[in-house]
Amino acid sequence: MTRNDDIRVRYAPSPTGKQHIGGARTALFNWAYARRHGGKFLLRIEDTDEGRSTREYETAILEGLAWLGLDWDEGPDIGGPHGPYRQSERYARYTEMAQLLEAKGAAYRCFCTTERLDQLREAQEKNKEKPAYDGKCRDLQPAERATRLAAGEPAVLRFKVPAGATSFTDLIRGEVVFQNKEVDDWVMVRADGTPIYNFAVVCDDVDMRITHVLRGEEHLTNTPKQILLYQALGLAFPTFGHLPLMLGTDGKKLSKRTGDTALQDYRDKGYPKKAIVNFLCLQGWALDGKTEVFGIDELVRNFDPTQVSKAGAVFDLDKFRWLAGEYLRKEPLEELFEHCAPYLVASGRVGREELVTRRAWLLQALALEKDRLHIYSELPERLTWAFAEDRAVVYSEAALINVRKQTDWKGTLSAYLEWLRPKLSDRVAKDALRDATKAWVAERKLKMPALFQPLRCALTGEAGGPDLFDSIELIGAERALVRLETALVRMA
RNA sequence: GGCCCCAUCGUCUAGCCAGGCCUAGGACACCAGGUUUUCAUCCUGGCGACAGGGGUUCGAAUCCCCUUGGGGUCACCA
Repeated sequence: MTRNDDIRVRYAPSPTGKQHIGGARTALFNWAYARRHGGKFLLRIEDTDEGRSTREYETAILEGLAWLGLDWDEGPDIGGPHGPYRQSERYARYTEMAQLLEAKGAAYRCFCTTERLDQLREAQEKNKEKPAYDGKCRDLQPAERATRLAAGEPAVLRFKVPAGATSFTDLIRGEVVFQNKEVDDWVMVRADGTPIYNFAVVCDDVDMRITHVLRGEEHLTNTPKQILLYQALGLAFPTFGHLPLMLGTDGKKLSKRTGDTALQDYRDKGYPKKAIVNFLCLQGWALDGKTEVFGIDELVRNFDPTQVSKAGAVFDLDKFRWLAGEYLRKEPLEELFEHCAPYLVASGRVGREELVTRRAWLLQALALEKDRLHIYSELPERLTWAFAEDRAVVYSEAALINVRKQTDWKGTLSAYLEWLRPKLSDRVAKDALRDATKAWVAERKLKMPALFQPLRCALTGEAGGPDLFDSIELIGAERALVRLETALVRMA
């Protein structure tokens, strides 16, 4: 592992909503980069949109990242040498920087009203011109500017984009060049004195000594604006790396239209966290091209931003579900039970106190279904048969079809029931019963399905499921007998 | 529409930067077998891609150009 104490990266979420799954990947990659090189990973809250930012979202975002297994060296909750780490607490600093830039002539006051700007944009769109600020206030005479300011006329601060071109070497994309004339004289500070994103970001990245900026590709066009600002300040800009977007099945930026977009959504659905981390790693990055299942430690040992894919990655729920199953099945039973328990309660099939009083039974049930689970929330549904009313087991169509395939299934089942009844009363052990049953079938020169299909349907109503003797053991001899007896008249 | 980015199986990707080892590898999904009392797991096999066209070169998935296609972005949001 190479060590570079100077590396400082950050993840800067905006607390205007739940943690986006794509942002979680950005955070993960930044974190891994810092950890791999012994650098620092920091968190900064970008809450300059006061109308939409809330402290609740901020707390939830931090909690979500921590849950994933990330930790940070500096942040709003723990502070650090370059704080505060909440933009809303850094306004004095932005004002200072704004004044500096204005004094340098790198920025200017603009008195244009929202109405004029709207009209301008409308006209430009009508004439099929690119919508951009026309520079009306760019060369205002100092005297006029001072007069209007003194009169209290509202004014924003715009960045004065110089002529020329701006280029940088993106860690992922290589050389990227923008002609400055394509860059608008963008607003840095609102009329009310609060900073705009592109301005605040640069101030903070400068103050926080950020060396590498790994962020989503949607920020690519912000980069020249930010670089120009560093240059106006006479500072070197950090290394940028723009991660490929995470796409929905429609090929567009992941949105609620095509699926869940929040980290919390997947957490709520019961995806194992290690599976989430692993899956996120696979979106745009590969360990070695062959290994699909690997942990966060492998990411840290191997993550290299220059190896990240350039093309967007479609979020493949099928693969995610498969990966979830891989991790779920690796969990020790007790641990898995803790993870599934909330869903059992939520389903209404198990009372909160039963989690304790019937723990042994529930654990046994979980053990039976474990192989069929992918995510925690699937357990209640999978256990429908075990919770069923014994006289009203619901027979699925698939199970019934399997039953009808067997000639004289009713005769077989009723004969088997008579044979079975005393053995259940005598509490014959599960394994012995299984062996004896197979012998019973063989003696009658029947195929196994001739008995097992009707038996399965009668006992569980389903076409698939755990071993039948394990199932009988779970629900108990008495309940099993009731199910078999009623099946003789109900199953058809 | 302007600008920017991108382009290998349906999907995630390896290979590309340092051309030959690529009759393009792995994984998910799908299909077919095997195992099983069934389902799931597991095992085996199959299907399936270098967007198109020009170059450069002895040789191109790999380098260059064009076309086409897709995406992102164009706020006193972040």
